[in-house]
Amino acid sequence: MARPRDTGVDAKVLEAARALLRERGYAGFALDETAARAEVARTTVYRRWPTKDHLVVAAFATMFETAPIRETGDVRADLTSTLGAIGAGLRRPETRALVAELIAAGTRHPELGEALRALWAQRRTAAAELLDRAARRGDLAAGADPALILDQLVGPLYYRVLISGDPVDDQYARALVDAALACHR
Amino acid sequence: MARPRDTGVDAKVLEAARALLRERGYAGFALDETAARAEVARTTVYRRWPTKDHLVVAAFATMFETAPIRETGDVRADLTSTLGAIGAGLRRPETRALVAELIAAGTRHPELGEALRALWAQRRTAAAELLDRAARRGDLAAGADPALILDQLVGPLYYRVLISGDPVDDQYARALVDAALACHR
Amino acid sequence: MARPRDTGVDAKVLEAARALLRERGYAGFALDETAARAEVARTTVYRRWPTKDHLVVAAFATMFETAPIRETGDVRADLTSTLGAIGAGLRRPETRALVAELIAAGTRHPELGEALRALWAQRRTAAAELLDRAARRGDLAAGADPALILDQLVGPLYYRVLISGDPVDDQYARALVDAALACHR
Amino acid sequence: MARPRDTGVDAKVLEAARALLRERGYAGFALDETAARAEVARTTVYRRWPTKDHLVVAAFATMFETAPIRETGDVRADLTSTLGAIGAGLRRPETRALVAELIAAGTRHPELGEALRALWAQRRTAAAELLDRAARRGDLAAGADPALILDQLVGPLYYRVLISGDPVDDQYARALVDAALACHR
DNA sequence: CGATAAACGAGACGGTACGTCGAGTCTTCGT
DNA sequence: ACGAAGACTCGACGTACCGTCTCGTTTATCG
Repeated sequence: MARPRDTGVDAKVLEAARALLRERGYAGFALDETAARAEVARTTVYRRWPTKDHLVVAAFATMFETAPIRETGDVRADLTSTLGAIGAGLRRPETRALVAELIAAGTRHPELGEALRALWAQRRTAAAELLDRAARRGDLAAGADPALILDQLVGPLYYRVLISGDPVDDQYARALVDAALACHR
Repeated sequence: MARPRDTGVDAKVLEAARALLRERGYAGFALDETAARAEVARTTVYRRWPTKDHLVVAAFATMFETAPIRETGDVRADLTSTLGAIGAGLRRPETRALVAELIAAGTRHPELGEALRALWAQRRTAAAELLDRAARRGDLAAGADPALILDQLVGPLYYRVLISGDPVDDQYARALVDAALACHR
Repeated sequence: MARPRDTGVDAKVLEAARALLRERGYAGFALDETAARAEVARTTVYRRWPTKDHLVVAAFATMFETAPIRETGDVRADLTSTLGAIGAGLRRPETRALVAELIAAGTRHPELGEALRALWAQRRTAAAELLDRAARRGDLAAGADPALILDQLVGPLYYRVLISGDPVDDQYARALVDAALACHR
Repeated sequence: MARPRDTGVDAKVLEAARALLRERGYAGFALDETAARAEVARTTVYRRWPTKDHLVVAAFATMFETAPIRETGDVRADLTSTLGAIGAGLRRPETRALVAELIAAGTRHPELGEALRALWAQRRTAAAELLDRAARRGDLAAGADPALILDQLVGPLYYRVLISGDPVDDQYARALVDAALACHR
C-alpha cells in the first residue's frame, strides 16, 4: 500500500559516509555532504539514522571486515600476527580520531555505546578463540584467565594509540606476546 | 612594556571551564558560557586560547592534581592502590566522554596532542617510579622492562573504560597486578 | 517540490527592519535584533538577504510609498508642492544619515547601487511626468530639456540636505521653481 | 613642563589615513592599520582624534587642495571649467562612497557635521566669488540670487554622483552653465 | 641638573556585530 | 507511505573592529 524503501539507499549512504570518514575524519564529516555524495536527500538519511552519530557508527561498523585469521597452531606466531593486524588498523591518525569520537558518541547515545561495545567484542573474538584453543591444547598455564591475557595484549595497543602516542609496531606486538607467554605458560 | 595580563582572568576562566566540563561534559561546553560565567569578555578568552579545544585541554590539565602516592615498599599493595586510583578517576561516564573528546581534539590540533601526551606521561610518572624502585630493589625479574609492565598494567584499564566497557574496579586492579608480578618476578 | 518559503517571513522581517531603521537609524541597526523582533531565526534572514546592507536596502525600498501627486494643471503650484513633499521627506536628520549610508552601501555592493538608483528613478518619475505634461501643454519653452530642469530642481534639494546643510523648506522650493520657470518659459 | 607633542605624528597619521582611504575607502579603513602604517601607536592616534570618524574627516579635509581657479573674465568658460573640476573630483566611485560615509559620520557626530559643512562651504567659495564678480560686472541679471544660482549649478552635480548615478562629464557641466546663464542674464 | 608631567609604545580588555556552519525538524509535492 | 527538495530553528563558532584601560619608557622643560 506504500512505497517500499529503496534498499539501494542504505548502501549508497553508508558508502559515502565511509568515504567521508576516511577522507576527513569525524571532524570534517557533515551529514549534508554525505547525503549529497550519495545523491540522496538529507531527509532520507534522517529517516534511517536518527542522528549523525548513529550514521557514523553504522558506517564504522561496515568499515573493517573481520580480518581473517590464519591459525598455524604456533600460539606465539598467531598471536603476534593478530596483534600486528589490530595495531596496523589503529595506527593511522584519522583512525585514532575516529575511534575517539566514536567513544564520545557512545557516551552521548547509550544505544550507540552498546553497539560499539558489541563491535569491539566481535573484533576481539578471533583473538579470544585463538587463546581458548591454545588453553585447551595446554599451551597456556592451567589457571590462566584468557580474558585477562587478552586485555593485557590488546589493552596496551589501544593505550599507546590513544593515550601515550608511543609507536605500535610489530616489534611492540612481539614484545607483548613474549611477555604474556612468558608468564602464562 | 604594555599593560600586563590580568592573571586573575586565567584563573577565573579555567575555573569556569572546569565547572562547565564537569557539569555538562565536552558536548555541552560552550565557550560563550564559560566567558559569561567567568565574567570576562569572549574576546579575552580567545586571546589566550585560540580555540575551544585549546581551552578545554588547558582546563583539563588543571583538573586532576597529581595524585599523591603513598609508597609502602610492598610492590603489590602499592601498585594495586595506584591502579585503583587511576581506575577510580576514569570510571565516571562524563570522564570517559571527556577523555575521548580530548583525544579527538588532540588529533585536530597537533600541539594539543603533544600537550595531552605530556599530561598523560606526567600522570604515568608516579607509577613508573614505583616500578623503577621495585626493580632496583630486586622485586622484579632482572630482564623485565618497566615500561612494558606499566603498559600491561595501565593499558587494560583504559581499554576497559574506553573500549570494552567492562568494569574497572579494585578487584580488576588486583588481578592485573597479580598477573604482572607473577610473570616478572 | 520542496517546502515553499513562508512569505509571512519577508513581511515580518521587513516590517521589523523598517521599525529599527526609523528608531535607531543605520548606525544602530543590527541584523540580530531585526531577526529577534520579527521572531525569526537569524539564519532565515541571511537566506534571503545575504548581507546587512542588502536587508537595509530592501527595507528602505518599502519605506516610502510613491507619494500620490495631485496635479492641478498649474505647473508652478504642482511643482512647488511636489518639491516640498520631497524636501519634507528628506529633512529629518535620521533620514539624511540613512540616505548617506545607503549610498555607501550601494558602493560596497554594486547590485545594491543598481537597486537604489532604480528606486530613486522611480521616486523621480512623478515629477518627471509633471514636467513632461507641462512641456506638451506648451507651458515650457520649446527647447527645454525636462531632465535637466528636473536635475536643477531636485539636485539643489539633495545638495542642501546632504552637503551644505542649508534649510530645505517650502520657501526654498518655491524659489527653485520660480527660477526654473523664469528660464524655461 | 611636559613633553611636547611630536608634530611629525599628525602628518604621518594623516598621510597614512589618506592613503588607506584612497585605497580601500571608508569601508576598508581600520584605525589599527592606519596607526601601523604611520608607525605610531594606536593610543597616539586616539589622543588626537577621539574617534575613527574624526580621523577620517580630518584626513579628508587635507585630501583636496582648494583647486586654484583661473579666472578669464568669460563667465561661461570660467563656470564651466570650475564645475568640470568639481565633477572630476567626485567621479571616482571610492570618492562617492567616501563622501557618503562622511555625511553619515557627520550625523553621528554633530561637530563633524559642522566641520564638514565648513569644508564644503570652503570648496564652494571659489565658484561663489566667481559668480559675485560676474554679478558686480553686470554679467548676471539684476535680481539674480548668486547663492541660488550656485545651488542650481552644484546641486545637480552632487545629485548625479550620489543619487541618480548619471554621468557627470564636461558636457553636462556645460549644459548646466548654459541653462543657468540663459535664465539669469 | 634633576624632578615631573605629559607624550608615546605596546598591548590587554570589554563589547558589539557580523557572517558561517552544521544539526535536526517541518512542510510540500511527486510517485 | 516513501522520497526529494529545501525552508526553518537553534546554537555555537571564530573574526574584526572599536574605544578604553593600564602599564613601562622617553623627553622637554621648569624649579
